[in-house]
Amino acid sequence: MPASQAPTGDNPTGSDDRDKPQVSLWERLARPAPTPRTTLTPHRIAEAAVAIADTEGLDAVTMRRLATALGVAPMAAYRYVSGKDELIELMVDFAYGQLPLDTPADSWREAMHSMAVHLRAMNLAHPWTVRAGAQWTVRAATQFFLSPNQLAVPERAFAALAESGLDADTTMAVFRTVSGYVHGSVAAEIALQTLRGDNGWSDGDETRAGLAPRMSYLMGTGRYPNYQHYLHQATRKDDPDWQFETGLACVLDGIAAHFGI
Amino acid sequence: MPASQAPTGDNPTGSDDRDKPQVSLWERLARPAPTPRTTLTPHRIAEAAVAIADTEGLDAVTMRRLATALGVAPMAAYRYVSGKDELIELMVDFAYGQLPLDTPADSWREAMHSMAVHLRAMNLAHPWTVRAGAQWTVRAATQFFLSPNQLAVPERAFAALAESGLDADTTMAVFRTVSGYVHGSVAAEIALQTLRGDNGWSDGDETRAGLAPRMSYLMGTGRYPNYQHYLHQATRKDDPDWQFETGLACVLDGIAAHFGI
DNA sequence: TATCGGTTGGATACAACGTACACACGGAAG
DNA sequence: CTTCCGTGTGTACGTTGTATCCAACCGATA
Repeated sequence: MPASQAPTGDNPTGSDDRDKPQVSLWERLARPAPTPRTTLTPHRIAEAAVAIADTEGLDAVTMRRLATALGVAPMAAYRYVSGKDELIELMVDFAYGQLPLDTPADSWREAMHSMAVHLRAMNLAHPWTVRAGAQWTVRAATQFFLSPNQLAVPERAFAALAESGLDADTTMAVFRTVSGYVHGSVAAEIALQTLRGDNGWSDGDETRAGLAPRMSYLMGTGRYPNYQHYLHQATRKDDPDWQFETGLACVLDGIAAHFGI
Repeated sequence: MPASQAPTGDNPTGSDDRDKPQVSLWERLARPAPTPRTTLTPHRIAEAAVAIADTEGLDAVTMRRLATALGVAPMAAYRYVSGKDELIELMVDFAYGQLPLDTPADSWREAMHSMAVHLRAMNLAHPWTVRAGAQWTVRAATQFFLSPNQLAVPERAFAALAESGLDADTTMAVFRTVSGYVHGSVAAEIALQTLRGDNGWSDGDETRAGLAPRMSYLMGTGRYPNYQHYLHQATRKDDPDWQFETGLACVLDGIAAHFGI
């Protein structure tokens, strides 16, 4: 490894990887464990953590809770992940691993639409992925797609866009635009979904009823006449599928028009 | 203020708002303090917290650190905010309050473009707003625009869209699409910016150099040929302004085409 | 079979966090 | 002057992530 010189030198006593492990989570995990002790494994850790996050929310994923679920001591998982950052990274990659690999598409538009729909479905199935990307930005970095299963997303997108004959910058712009829209709109959708779930509101009317005391004050200020009017007039407020697909259609129409494909 | 009746009555002993305050942060803060003790005020609290978040990051905003900055005891701010959730809510609204109020626009497209640009600028100036919305989803709820200054964003957008003659659902879809794209793409931009800042990487080349050990393993697996190819070919990788504007142009083009406006 | 080195999981401990609770101060009202 | 209530203080508790040391275990070797 002649590439980068070690910045800080090595330390004599304890752990070597002080500042940064330098070798990433995925590279380290790829080398087979010299002694295959089957009790704990990265896959089992990720699986258990994801199960907790799916059922009890991301806040319930503490190192102790995870250890209890795995039937081991609180510090056991630290043999596989350097800290909670890497645990989140593992979880996010696990979630992205559930995306379908084969999405045959006849056109770039169909491929982008499929990618968007599947990303949304995955995010809705694991709502914590949106939070995770924002909370542990440095390592997890959902937006970067820097883990194996996350990288597979732009890889497939670029492959599908290749036949359109766009240059590299435009290709990446298309991907970024679509994934940006998906990420933003799904984040909003999940925020509303989480708000409902935390307060036990089942449908839209119940949500508006629960939000009423908050809203009535704000609307009473008279600062938001247009907002109030449109909110009253709208009939598809509670149709997130329509909202997502409508916006996505706009985005894809715009890409087609803007780049002439 | 005869507007809304008090839901829970008044409290005899200590704090009555056990389960939910029922009266929102904004309504509570609007009633003038009976005894104007000038040492602490919601605005001062928000200002100090935002200053800490801007300079040292959102993680540095702890109740103790905030109290130190304000020159008061750790628990002092709890007289104004019920917990850290509401502190974040206060901070986010403070940041949205810096958005320009007057954005004269000759067309809906110009108005939407202006909104997008200003939202991005505000988010880049206060990168923690993106995290805050995801982390404290229940109350802060950046995506909901449920605080005074946040609500002003859709209010202005709806006002600008009114002349286009779209129905309520379509108007809201347009707003949601644009704000969704902005939120998603800015989140990605900020994630990259944060990654750079935390590692002290100044430009794009330095970032790629720092990411090299991580990337070289992933690329070495041979699973991402298209990704590798396009990343190598692209020349505007380090031009976030171009990326944002290009995607935004697509979104606005798509809205115009899809709804015929 | 007995020994050994490296890996795995356990036990303990600590600093920092959010925040509940009871108290002290100080101006306004009577 | 007395009373009262809103405001800031002090103390303390439970929970979190995780550093550190230690014991148990595996397969290979002698």
